[in-house]
Amino acid sequence: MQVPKKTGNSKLVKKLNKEEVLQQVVLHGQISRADISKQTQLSRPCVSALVDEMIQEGLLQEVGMGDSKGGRKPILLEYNYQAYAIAGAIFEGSTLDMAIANMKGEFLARYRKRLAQPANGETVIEDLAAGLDRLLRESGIPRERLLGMGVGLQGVTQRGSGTVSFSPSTGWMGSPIQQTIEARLGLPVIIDNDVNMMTLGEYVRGAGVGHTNVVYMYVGTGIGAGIILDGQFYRGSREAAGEIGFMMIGPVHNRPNGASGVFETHYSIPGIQEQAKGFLSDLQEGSSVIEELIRHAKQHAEAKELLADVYRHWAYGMANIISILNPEILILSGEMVHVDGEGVKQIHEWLREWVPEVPNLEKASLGERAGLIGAVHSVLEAFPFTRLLDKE
Amino acid sequence: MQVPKKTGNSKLVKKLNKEEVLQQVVLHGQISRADISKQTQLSRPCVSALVDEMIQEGLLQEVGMGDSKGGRKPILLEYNYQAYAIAGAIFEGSTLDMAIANMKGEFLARYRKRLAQPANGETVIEDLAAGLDRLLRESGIPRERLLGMGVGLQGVTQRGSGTVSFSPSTGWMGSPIQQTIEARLGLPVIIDNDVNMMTLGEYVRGAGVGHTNVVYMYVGTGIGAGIILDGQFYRGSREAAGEIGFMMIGPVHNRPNGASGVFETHYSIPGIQEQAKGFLSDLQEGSSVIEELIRHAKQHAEAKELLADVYRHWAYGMANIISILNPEILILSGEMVHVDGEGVKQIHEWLREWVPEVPNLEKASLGERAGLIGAVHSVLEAFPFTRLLDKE
DNA sequence: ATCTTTGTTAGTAATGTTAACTAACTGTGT
DNA sequence: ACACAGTTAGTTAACATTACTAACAAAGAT
Repeated sequence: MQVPKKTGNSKLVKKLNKEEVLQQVVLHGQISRADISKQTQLSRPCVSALVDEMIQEGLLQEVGMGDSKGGRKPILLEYNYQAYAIAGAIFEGSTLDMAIANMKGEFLARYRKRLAQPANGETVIEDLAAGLDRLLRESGIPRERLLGMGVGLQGVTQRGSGTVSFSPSTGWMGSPIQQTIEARLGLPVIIDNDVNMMTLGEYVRGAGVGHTNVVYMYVGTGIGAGIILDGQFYRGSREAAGEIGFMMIGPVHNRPNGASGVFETHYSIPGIQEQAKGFLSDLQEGSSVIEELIRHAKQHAEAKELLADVYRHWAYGMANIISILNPEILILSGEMVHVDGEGVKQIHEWLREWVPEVPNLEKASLGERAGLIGAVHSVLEAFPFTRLLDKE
Repeated sequence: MQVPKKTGNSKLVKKLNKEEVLQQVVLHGQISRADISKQTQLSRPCVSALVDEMIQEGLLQEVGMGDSKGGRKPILLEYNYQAYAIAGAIFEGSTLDMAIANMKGEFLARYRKRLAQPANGETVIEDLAAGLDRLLRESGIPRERLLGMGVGLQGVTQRGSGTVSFSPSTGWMGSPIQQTIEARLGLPVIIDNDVNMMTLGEYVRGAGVGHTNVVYMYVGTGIGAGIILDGQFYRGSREAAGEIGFMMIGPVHNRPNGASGVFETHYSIPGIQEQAKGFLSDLQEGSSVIEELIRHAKQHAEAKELLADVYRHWAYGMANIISILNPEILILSGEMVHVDGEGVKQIHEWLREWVPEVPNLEKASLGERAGLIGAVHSVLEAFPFTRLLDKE
């Protein structure tokens, strides 16, 4: 058991302070040493020393003078977002979507590839490696400046141990795949469920910005949720938190598929399609079931009825989540983003009737980029900046 | 904004290390300086210094020699549970239940009083003060050694701001009552909901010991839950987490009382009584509705049916909680402790059918003492041991 | 008598603090 | 226009605190 050694001379505090300084810089964009000192309660000499080190490390830059407030002009500091880069990868269906980003999370290059089906675990790793090479070439980032890669995929993952227990789209099964990929790429790798990655993306750059209790509700092939409580991602005791597809919502006695939950069986997209079989038969590839259903509902009573039923049961799910977690914001994603204004209004009204503390109800704002942004940030989170030079 | 000053010479690390040392002592009961050093990765001289200070402070004691393992005998250290004391108070219905405890949470004296009804806020504070005086006298603890008092009550509390917005049993309404009581008693006071206090009690001394993700489900006059995730109490963005009485479980269109949720309306004890009106009329004060219902169910079909219905809907509630939070353990409390073995087995079977990760299902193990124990620990939590001597 | 284990002492390295300094600029009175 | 006081930014130097390593003393096992 390796406990991080608080070496007597305690690097621990230094690290904390360094992170705090960096945080101030990131927060303010541009700030002087003196202002950092005021904000952090650290003495000016101390801030100076820490800043100087971080300039040496390439994390900070002096970018000119600020305006005087009646004395010497301050030297403004800026976070050097270019110091390092991060890669992200998302498997969605049969496509692999990758990007390389700076430390602000801005994409520097992007790459997409259709994978051969059915997926073969080993080939997929090679695809990942090839994609990374290409991104590095395209962006001109040298490999040494890459901090790591975040990988999101549909299926069942155990982020803690780095294993993937079920994932048809990648062909990875059991065994700690994370280490295998790390070995192949020579990089730290973080593997997580795609919904979790999207949740993280929306939390740091999308609809969730500024909130500390966020639930990201996703309805697509399945129904799931990502949960951030008091600013921390909550995963549950066996990484099964947010499996809201198993809530007891809908016709309880009708659950043909043993692997799916009751809610998911009836109110995920396949479940809805099944219910709409009579009148919603011919769907083009890539079109939205909900959009189609809304269109039909304008003319056909049975479609209108089904749509209302779907909204109502989704709202039941939200009410349960809200009762238990009292989040500040509930982010609607997946096919839910196609619900029209009227639908959202209806759902909101129901919730106001049912529960005392209705959170903000907002649609996901990052679209398909959410997952990639989250994947990139999963690495940033794991590398709280100053840990960089701990390689000693 | 007062940020805890990491004085250059950093007391912060020292405090952390001191707490770690103390934790080792508490964990092992008796332990030597050398063993603490091995466990904590702190050097032996450092441990010695910290221990000596804590002996000065009265927090630790040397209690004799241990067995030699081939060398000098170790001097065993013990946590001095008597160093300070904590008071706890619980308002339940019209009775006030108080106790004074040592730092292990062991009760040293207890006191109960029936309050005049209807409760008058100011008189109740005097009752609290009188009770505390009596407990101090009885236990022989000098007032200076009292760290604080935890107060639990039925109603709506905002622990953050120390206000009570609705509480018939104490007559406290709005306004930050916590400060008022602190001024009257001359002690730090923590005010919280009774279910939260019971949750904390079971977490630290009852069924929840050893788990980090715990949900405490309470069915009584209302239905509520206390939630501990990753070892932290989770309260929600407006302290409304765990209001599971508002889940959409049961007959959705039948909610006569606007203030209660759907689940609570039908499946709390008053709700069940309402449903059982036909055959469960004459209940003595203090007897258990569930016990009576179980007795009736052995002979009468309608009682049997209702009981099964109650169990089933409680199980729905559990399934929803489990789907969202994936806790390690679900503690059943309130009237749920009267469910017999068969009932628990039935519920467990349902859950195994419905959700993938069924947690331990355990009845609350502390009985009516849970709330008081929790109240006492709420103070201990707020006083992480070594903060004691920070009064400088 | 030698080896082990526990606990302490002495000297050192790391970190951050305060006090005092230099640098650089604003504003005011003449 | 210009000197000078006042203000703000950043640095230097001396000091305090903390925990470390190395060496030693104490006490017991073999």
